[in-house]
Amino acid sequence: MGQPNDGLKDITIIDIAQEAGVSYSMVSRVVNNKEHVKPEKRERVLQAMARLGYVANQQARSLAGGRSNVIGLLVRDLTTGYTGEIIRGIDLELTAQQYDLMLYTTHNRKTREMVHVTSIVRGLADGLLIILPTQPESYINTLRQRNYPFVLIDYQGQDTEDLTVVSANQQGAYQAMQYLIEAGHRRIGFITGTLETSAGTERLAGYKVALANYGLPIDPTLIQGGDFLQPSGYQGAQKLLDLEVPPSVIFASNDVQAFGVMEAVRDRGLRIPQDMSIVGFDDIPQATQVHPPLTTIQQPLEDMGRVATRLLIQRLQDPHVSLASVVLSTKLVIRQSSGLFI
Amino acid sequence: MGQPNDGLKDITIIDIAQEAGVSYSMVSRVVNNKEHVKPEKRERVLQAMARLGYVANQQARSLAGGRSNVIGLLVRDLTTGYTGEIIRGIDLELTAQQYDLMLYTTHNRKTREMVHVTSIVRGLADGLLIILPTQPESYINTLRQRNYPFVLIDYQGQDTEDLTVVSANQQGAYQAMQYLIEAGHRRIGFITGTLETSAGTERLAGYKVALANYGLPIDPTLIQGGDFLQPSGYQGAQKLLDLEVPPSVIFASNDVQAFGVMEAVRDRGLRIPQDMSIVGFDDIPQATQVHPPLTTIQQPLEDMGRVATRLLIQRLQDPHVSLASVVLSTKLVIRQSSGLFI
DNA sequence: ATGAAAGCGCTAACAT
DNA sequence: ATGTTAGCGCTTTCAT
Repeated sequence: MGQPNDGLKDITIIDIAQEAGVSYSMVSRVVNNKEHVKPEKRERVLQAMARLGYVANQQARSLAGGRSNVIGLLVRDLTTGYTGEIIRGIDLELTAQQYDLMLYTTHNRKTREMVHVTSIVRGLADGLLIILPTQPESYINTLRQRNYPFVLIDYQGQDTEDLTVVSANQQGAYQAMQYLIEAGHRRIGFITGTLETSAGTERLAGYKVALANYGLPIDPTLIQGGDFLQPSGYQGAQKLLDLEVPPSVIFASNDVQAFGVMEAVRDRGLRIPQDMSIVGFDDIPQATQVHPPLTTIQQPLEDMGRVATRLLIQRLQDPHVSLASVVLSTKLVIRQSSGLFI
Repeated sequence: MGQPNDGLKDITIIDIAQEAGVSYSMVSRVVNNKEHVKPEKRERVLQAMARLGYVANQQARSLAGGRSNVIGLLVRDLTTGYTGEIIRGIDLELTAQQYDLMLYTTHNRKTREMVHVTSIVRGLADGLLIILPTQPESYINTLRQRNYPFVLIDYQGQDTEDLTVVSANQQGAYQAMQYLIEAGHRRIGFITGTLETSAGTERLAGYKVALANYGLPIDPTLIQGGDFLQPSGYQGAQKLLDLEVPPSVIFASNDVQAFGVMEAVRDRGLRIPQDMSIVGFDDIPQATQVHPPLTTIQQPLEDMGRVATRLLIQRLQDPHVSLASVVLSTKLVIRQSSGLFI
């Protein structure tokens, strides 16, 4: 009878085989839930595994079998809570499916994306989740050519073959605009996100379409360029406030940018929302932490992570199954940073 | 002459060996920068690698050699920016050293920590970084027994053998108290963090020691229990505001908790800082996003990540080198959420 | 249903 | 300095 693992030696299937008195390929079958195992032997093996504290060696598994049960996650940054929320969803699904998560961070340096992708593809991950990339076309081509499984989160590329999970960015922006226009606002300032991302362009499109539909002019001076980051919100807001006739509300392309807008508005001694309404996009956790709490368009971030992960795993398990991209709906959340304009 | 990789077949060292006309152990030597390779051959191999686009198979490497060049990161949660900042530091160091990062998230469910650790130890990571764990003693014992390399971030356990990177929690809290007392505050409310963490107990200790040193009484009604999360800040603040003589300032055990305090204070119609000063701890990115910006004790989060990673890698490269735990200093950052009490 | 055996791609110990 | 070879722990194919 073997001894429980004393922590000094790794238990392999060979140890289990000895302990259970079977061949080690039998153990492999049990571990992988394959058929052709007599229930009684299966039981013996299972008990031996429990007794000795067997944990499979993933590297050996993937070397031999070609799967690693690891999926990679390529993100820009983890400091805003946006990615964190998505990861919560990913994680939930991954744990349920017994996958591990490899994290690759680019920290906004574009060249690093390519480097990462190269090593990922060859490396330890069976598939890849990509959150809000900037111009991913270059390396996504590599992935496509190699037929490497990946899912894009919050990015809608040109290629309709790609698996993507996005939220309804344009409709979301439209919703916000609808609310603002019906609240009496006529001059609505907008600060764009990175226009290299589909989230950026679509939110801008929602802004423009809404104006058009309501018969309002599109005034280019009311549209300031930005990059989804806080400083761009601050600067964009400053320019809007410098206009001869400033807008009565500023719609930022995401929440983080909206925080920059809040700062700029306050620095001018204006009150929110009495003097200036502010609207964001995303509904990250901070949106309720700031004061006044931010009116914003809620993206179902956790769901996006979860759905994307499920898609990827399905693709992994059956490469031939036909899968569709998913668009999740957004929701207007009215808080105290916005009000009527009379 | 071989062809550049067309994406259909993985290039192995055997392909490189053929291409360069050497044995494949020669290739391994070049890849691993070992000695006993004639410069001219090294050059030939390097060129063949570039030509064919060779990327090493990590799994095979670690199976054969015992190292995976992956380090694991065990965290609770990624939604507050706190962890994100630390990861930025980890990442910086890791990339420089050619390591990959495996992410394990517990989402505050304690049982998951143990599960993760078991598979990590056996699994794909050479070492483990652990951020702010709750009562890690159980599974840390497993790690110690196995002599598995790990570094604790923001947790100071009992065992002085462990490698840890913390900031000066007690001194930080003391600094804040000093500032508050010298600003005229006499009744200072405190909301504790999880007292199962050293960060929690040390910050409380700093509070108490400061009071004692300044000859102020320790009033138990001014100390509310909390858990580092926002709701506990809200609730703690409510209790403090309900006192017959409420404090003039509330010192929260971290920034997130302080946001909850802000909320509660506002809900009573009190102004910050005129009616109530608020101080946090950590200086996460959100501390400047809220209004008024939060006075807090800054932890060098990115540095903590970087230092911890460096420690771990040193330990990995030379298991016998003697390494010391590191305490990084904190800094008081005075913003607009706190003021004089006259 | 079960066992034996051939790799997976690589490192490292051993020859030469 | 270079080549040969034996595993690392496992999956999978092929016998039986």
